Amino acid sequence: MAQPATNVALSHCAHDHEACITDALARADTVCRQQGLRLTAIRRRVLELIWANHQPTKAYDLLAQINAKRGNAAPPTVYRALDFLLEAGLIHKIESQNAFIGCAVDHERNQPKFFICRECGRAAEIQSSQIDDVIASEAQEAGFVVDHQTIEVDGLCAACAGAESTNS
Amino acid sequence: MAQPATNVALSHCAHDHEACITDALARADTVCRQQGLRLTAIRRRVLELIWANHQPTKAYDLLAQINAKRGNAAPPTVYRALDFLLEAGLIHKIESQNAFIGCAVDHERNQPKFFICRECGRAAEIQSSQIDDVIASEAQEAGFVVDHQTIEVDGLCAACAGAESTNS
DNA sequence: CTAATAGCGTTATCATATAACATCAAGGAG
DNA sequence: CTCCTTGATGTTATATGATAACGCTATTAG
Repeated sequence: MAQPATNVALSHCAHDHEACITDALARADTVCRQQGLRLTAIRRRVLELIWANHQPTKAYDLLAQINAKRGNAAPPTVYRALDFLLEAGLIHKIESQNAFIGCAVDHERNQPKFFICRECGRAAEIQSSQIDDVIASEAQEAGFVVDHQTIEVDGLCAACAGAESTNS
Repeated sequence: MAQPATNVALSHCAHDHEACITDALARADTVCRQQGLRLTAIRRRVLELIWANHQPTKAYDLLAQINAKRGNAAPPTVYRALDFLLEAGLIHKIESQNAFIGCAVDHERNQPKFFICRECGRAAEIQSSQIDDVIASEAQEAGFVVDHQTIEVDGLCAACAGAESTNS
């Protein structure tokens, strides 16, 4: 299963998945150029695979996908690329799944947060700053200095919830 | 390091740590009795260790602590106890650390959420329902059916932030 | 008492992640 | 251009986190 998730993605909404990948890579190129970061071949390839999968993807799955065509990269190759991409803000880690997903969001003001569907497996990054605001005020009240947030909401996405109620 | 965290805890606030452990165990006894769950010796011991550590504690650290005195339990022993305690709502998993912490909170209305200090390592469970409310409204708007939340805010607790600004 | 079942011990293995060191490639100083 | 520094990658080994599978034991319902 080299590129298993394309179908999953398309089963949901028929967006132009190719464009969504190339857009993400183009954005990554821009970001890296602006910040003097080197988006090397491996890093670019890992980012591409993450976007192609269109779901939170595990490090060892990425490794397998990289090695599917040719070669036999070792875990550090992937983890180093992931570290770089995380650092650059081009991907996020889904802590509750030990998996990684592409980021298409500007985090000047918002911290990452996700709705994760247990049915289709997809993780939607939500942008609202309301949650951040509430957390900020709660933190302030407690004298806690916020550094980083992990917000992952599991459940059923609208599409899957609809499908389920149709079945029953 | 059999019981390393007691000092850490006391370095912060001189609460009656013994009482806090025995209270937690008493509560656990009650909860289990009420729900027909069996808080066996091992499960009780694991819960006790988690409270004694007073910080998010890793499964293999618990294993080492169990084996410190006598015996040589294997990983499944600890993981089964942890699964039971999670299921019973007596502990939570801190996903960003693969660690476990005791729960002293009623989750009828609130989902678990934590402020985690990067300096002293302690995780404070916060009870406010504001965050839940905001997430609920965001979810509703998106048609997302919430099942479970992972909310972990990393940073500096009031005590450690104070200490740091004093030093500089 | 006895049968059913939940809990536990034990072994092996899978899954996730990193340490450490060798090698290579890109770009600046001379 | 060549040397040299530095950041990136290759490679091997290993640490850390979690579970599968199977058999024995202990609890408890009947």
